[in-house]
Amino acid sequence: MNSSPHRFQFEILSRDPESHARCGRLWTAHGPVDTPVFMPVGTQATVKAMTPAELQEAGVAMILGNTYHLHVRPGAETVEHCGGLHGFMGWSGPILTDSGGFQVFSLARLRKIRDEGVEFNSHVDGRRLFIGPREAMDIQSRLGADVAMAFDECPPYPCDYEYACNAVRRTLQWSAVCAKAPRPAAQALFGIVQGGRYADLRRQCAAGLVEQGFDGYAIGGVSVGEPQEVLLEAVAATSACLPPERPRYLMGVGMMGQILAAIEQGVDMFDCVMPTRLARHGSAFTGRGHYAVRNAVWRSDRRPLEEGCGCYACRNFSRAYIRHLLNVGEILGVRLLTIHNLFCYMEFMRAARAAVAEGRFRQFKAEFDRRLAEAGTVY
RNA sequence: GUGGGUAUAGCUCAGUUGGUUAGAGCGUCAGAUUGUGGAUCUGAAUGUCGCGGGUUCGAGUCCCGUUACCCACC
Repeated sequence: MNSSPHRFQFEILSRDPESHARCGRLWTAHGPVDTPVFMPVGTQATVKAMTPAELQEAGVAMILGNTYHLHVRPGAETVEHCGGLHGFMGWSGPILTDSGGFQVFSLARLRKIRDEGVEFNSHVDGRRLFIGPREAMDIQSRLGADVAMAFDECPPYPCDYEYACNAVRRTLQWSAVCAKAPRPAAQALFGIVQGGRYADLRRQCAAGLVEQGFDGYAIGGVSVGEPQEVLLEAVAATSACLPPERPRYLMGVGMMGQILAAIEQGVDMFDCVMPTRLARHGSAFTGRGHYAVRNAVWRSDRRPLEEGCGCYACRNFSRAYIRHLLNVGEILGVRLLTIHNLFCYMEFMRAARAAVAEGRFRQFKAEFDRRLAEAGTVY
């Protein structure tokens, strides 16, 4: 299978007999990645508060970078000059870069959508910028990501049928341009399925992208404020239309329960700000949800953040100490919490992969849902 | 000992010539957070207004006494 190690490949290792869940391996220019995988978000060429060594110790295999943010600051030329994203940030593992479509629609103001791309004002200093499919591919080539994403239009929620239909049309046009654009030989390219909550648009968009031919396919346009039910329906409707031999990537998701529901539908890749952002906001994840570390009940608690956890923070520090650091605004508090949350997510994914490989995924998911349902205040 | 000042939520303090159910910030508690703005938002709980008496239709507010603390003086 691994005849040409510098070329992106996806290999399916095992399938769950009772669902669409599967275990696989992505072969990238910077090494293999076991799936289902969770990729922490490193928007601005850093997973906030973490060194690459700390990411590795937490079990992180692959991370995200962001075209939009790195284009605004410091610029793709600078990153390219400093060794590409890998050299620039000192991370030698695989990197996936988001195309910037999402940020153009979530951050930029006064944007103007044309068929060639999107003109918008920088959220940092207001200057006029433009990103279209060619620009997105050029930036991602310079960044040197292992996996690049096609430029897409991410509509808001809710959005009516006509709006979603237009977003699909434009996404397909832009994806076609991306597919033909020059890029490094070792760089994979994924297309992004849009279509809002309309199953027929999802099917149509997926079919169009498959015809164009991509290394993998992403489910986009979710985690934009829709109810969980709508999210899961979109995942089910889209995943079923995607070629089983290619990796499926659910963008921006999410909570552990949502991840399991998506794995069940055959999704292989995930990313979300949840573990890192909630860490900075003072929440610790556990196998049954998350809790506020700053709460006064933990003032004198000598237990680790999560009993039985093997992360650096839990092996060395008490809940009371980390709470203290957070309360006085010390940087270390956020760092330790981020280390723990990432470790927690990585362990969760490891357990999910094992469950799929051993053919007991449904049971694993049922146990998780039950634990979550009965979670009280005891962690 | 004398004179002056202060006392209101866990903390720091507002509180109008006496007038509805005494407020704010912080803290506490709960929630939100999804292809990252270390951001932000929402909601809740908490009062013997130091204590005792008086004046008044009505006192956190005015008067008397008292206690604690602070400052100055002796």
